Amino acid sequence: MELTDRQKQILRAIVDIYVSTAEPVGSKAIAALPDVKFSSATIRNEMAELTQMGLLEQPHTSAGRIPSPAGYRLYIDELMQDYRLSLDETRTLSEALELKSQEFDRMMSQVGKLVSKMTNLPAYTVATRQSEAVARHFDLIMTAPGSIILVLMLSGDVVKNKLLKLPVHVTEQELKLLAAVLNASLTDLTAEEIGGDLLEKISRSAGAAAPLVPLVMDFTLECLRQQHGDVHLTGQMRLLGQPEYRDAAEKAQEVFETLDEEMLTKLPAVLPKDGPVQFLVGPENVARELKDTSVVMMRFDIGDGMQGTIGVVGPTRMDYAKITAKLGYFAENLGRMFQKGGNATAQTPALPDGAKDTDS
Amino acid sequence: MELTDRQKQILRAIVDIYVSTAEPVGSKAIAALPDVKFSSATIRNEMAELTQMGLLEQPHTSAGRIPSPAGYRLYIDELMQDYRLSLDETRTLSEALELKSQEFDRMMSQVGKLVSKMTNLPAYTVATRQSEAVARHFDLIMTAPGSIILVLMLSGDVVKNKLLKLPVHVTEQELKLLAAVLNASLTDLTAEEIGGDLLEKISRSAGAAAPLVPLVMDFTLECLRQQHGDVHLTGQMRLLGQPEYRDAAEKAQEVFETLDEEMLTKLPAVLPKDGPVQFLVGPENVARELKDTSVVMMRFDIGDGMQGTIGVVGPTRMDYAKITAKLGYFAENLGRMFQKGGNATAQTPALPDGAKDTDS
DNA sequence: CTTAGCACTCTTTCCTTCTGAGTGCCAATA
DNA sequence: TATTGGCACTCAGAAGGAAAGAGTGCTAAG
Repeated sequence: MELTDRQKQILRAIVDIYVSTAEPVGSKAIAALPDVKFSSATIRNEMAELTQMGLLEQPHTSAGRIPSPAGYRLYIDELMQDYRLSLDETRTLSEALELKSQEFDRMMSQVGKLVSKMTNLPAYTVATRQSEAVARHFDLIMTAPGSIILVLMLSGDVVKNKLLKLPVHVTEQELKLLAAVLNASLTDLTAEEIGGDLLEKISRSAGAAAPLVPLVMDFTLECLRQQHGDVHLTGQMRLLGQPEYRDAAEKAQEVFETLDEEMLTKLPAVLPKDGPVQFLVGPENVARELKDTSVVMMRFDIGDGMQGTIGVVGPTRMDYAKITAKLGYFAENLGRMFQKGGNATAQTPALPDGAKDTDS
Repeated sequence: MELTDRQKQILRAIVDIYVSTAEPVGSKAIAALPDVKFSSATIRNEMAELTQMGLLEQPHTSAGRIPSPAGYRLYIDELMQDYRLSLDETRTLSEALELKSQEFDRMMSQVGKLVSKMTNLPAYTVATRQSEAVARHFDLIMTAPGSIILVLMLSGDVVKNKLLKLPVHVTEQELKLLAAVLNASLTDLTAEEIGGDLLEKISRSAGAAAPLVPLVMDFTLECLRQQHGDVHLTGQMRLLGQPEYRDAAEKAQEVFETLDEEMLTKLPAVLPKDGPVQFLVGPENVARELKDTSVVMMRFDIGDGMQGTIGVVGPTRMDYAKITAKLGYFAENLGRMFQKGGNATAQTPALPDGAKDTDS
């Protein structure tokens, strides 16, 4: 049951139109397209056929057609045309990408905001650890008597810190010693490799700073066990800009109750190992609450066992082509930034310049 | 034009009822209250009077009354009864406050989430710097050849870090030297006190690591100039749970377009120096878009020149008493945590146990 | 195989009517 | 004089239709 070229053309047209109007598409609307050479009656017949095949749906008898989830899937997999960013868009994007030099976490959060702004949809970012984490470096800094900051550097260039308040008094000298011991014995070990005997051993070598050791160990283990960085979800409210949520506040609320941080951290796992982009369309999604909601995710490489994911949440009717293009641009640039270096400022890559642009 | 006791009683009743029902309050509803000893006709007369004074409003001729912004203001300033958290609530709150030991920034974000969950409204947290920031400690850690992490500790126990990628090769030894130089000459200086000659001086002493110096300086200055930490705004969607926004997605969207991060960072500044809590009611707010929206903010002390703010965003009709109580509980505990120490785990303070509890 | 035409369906919109909550005012009452 | 019961009046919102319009499926002709 392969589709004929004409059927493909019609399906594509329906998705394209529906994506931008959010209204069911009638046969006349398609017949009116410049490169459609057949009549609305023919289109009606084909549409009946496509509906039969489960690629289209009819909200009610006398309405036009909308794509079914299967229809979207086919569109995404086979019919979608590469959306080319217009010159204007690339310019805006690369300006936006000139992230203020910042810490990693802040940058991820900023990227999320940018993506959300550019797509006018909710967006999120996560950093996921690919390989087992190990500690790379310990640092103990006294800020006031009894107040110590532990700075812990992990693989993946992740830096964590924690304020430790201490009942006993410790001198600067003793702190230095403890830091040295930690760096000597606790680095380059995975969480599993750190056993109980190590705690004792370190405590013995730590002298007066020994009471600090369990606190440090706890925090270290906690950090090592953390599989992913913070989830930065922003622009939730933009979902309300979409017609399907405009008067369905409840639905929008449900979406984010389901799509909480936990869920979002798990999503990157479904990304296929090879492809950098993944579409979760409607009911393919795990939860029923997300029936009309889709997620587009894209992965980029951070290096050193870490991997970033940017995602966009929107109605199932969303402009997959455009969003994929935009996400792709971000992912490419971010990947470049992390790989090649340069101090966290984006390059402007050569991109094919723009064609059609219908604003979402 | 002082209010009589009876007028006060009526105004208070109207606010109390309206807050929980979100419906205009009629004279009968008030007359039905157990401790109201006069008839609905009398109440009607008083209500007409209060309306005259601008404390009440009438959505339309044949509807009940709702408090005007001035009415809320008077309620908050004079009429509001202390809401006592019930035992159940304090238990839930103190369980919630057992924050996972974490870095400061994460904790602030977690607090925001908790507050939002407890109040069922959007909430935010910010840390604001009260005094001029200075650097306390520098640390340079090589993670790979050409890849260096700068860890910078500021006053207020704030830790920042940044990945520096370096074109030239630098040895561990040279990095140590540079760190020592930085710690000797760049600490305890405010942004203003760091001048151009310092850059040169440090570069000269830095030897082979000299190319790093401007990068470090830039980042340092950037951090020192930062007046506040990240804003953590969460639970925006909960605003939709409120009847006034239920079918007014647009309005909800506008609220957060206006109340963006920039705005939120500025809000704590309006907090009076003495009181720890501040109410922004409807039109008192800066922007017209926030007409029906109010913000309750509470400050808590972090120590070392830093100050935290937690805030809740909601409809002007919100349960100020209850929200103040809950925020107060958080603020108190957080203050305690930061002041006294203990490793970032909340104590359960003795609180008067509960009375009335109408769920919002 | 395609197309024009037409009857039919069903949503959406616009009116109209109706209901009920709540008011303001007046006259009676304590 | 302050309070109260009573009553006419107002107005938003619900409920019920009627009309409009978009789009379909089917049939018969090209």
